[in-house]
Amino acid sequence: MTNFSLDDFLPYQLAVLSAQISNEFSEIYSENYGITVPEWRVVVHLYNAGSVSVREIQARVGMDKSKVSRAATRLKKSGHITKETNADDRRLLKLALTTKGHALMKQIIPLANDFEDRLTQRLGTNDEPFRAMLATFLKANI
Amino acid sequence: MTNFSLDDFLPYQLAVLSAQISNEFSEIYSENYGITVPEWRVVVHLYNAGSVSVREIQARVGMDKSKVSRAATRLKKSGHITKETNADDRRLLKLALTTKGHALMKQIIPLANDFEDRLTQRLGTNDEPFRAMLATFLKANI
DNA sequence: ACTATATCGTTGCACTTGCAACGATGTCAA
DNA sequence: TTGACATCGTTGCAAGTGCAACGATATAGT
Repeated sequence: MTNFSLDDFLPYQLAVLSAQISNEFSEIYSENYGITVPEWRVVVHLYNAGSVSVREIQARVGMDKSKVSRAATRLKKSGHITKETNADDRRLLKLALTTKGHALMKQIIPLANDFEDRLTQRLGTNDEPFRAMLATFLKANI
Repeated sequence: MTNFSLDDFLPYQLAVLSAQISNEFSEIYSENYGITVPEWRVVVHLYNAGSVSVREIQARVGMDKSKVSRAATRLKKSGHITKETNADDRRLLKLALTTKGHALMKQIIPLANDFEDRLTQRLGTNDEPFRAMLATFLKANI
């Protein structure tokens, strides 16, 4: 078979859509708060999980550990997180939000929820099946 | 509102899923044929559209023109495409597949179709609504 | 205790990326 | 024709990326 339509190719569609939505949302926080996508992910996870290691974030939000490490370095420099070594296992770090980091989240999270709501609206009645499908795909780990 | 779950955040879900699927497929052709994702997109479009400009590809497959330009440079070096200047408008290029490029596509396209079929199988009965949703989202241009 | 092996976070490296600036070319109005 | 402006593809640059290698630390078997 030598016919092929890129437009109907699922990997392509997903890549385009994902980039589109991701860019749209990241503009909101990058322009207003000067953080990048990896930094956003780290900081969100710290907000939910408290004090965790680099490894934990890597596993949890699907980023290479070097990516996490560099995001953490930037976030420390900007005063949003702290880095301590874990006394129980001195190979591990303990990353945690500072007061400033926490305040940042209090500002961004409502924006994220708003954004999510707008997407839900756009999906309309198809919202639930669409998300269900996404979840299955993600859990199946392809 | 200060509650937030990254796992249920659509931009995040899409980014993870898209990266996962894209990597899985790109392994197939990068390992076997040594081309990258941008190169794959360029070459697919040339296969469908014949002789086109950089600008056309940029608009059509959603890549920055510098990305297209560099992909085209690599593809020319590897002998998969030719670059001529358009006589009617000498600002434009005419990119086109060589015989070698065409042969490459004849090999990869069946792999792409197989991959697509496997994804469809995974989606099962939800395939149609899922794709319909994707299409709406994409056409809405968010 | 000692050695081999594993894991953690960082860093060097080569490569890609987006963006802005550029030269070249085209368009259009005066 | 000339001059102002737009568009095309390329390139310089700073920043980000994945990957492999590294030192430091922990674990397990002997």
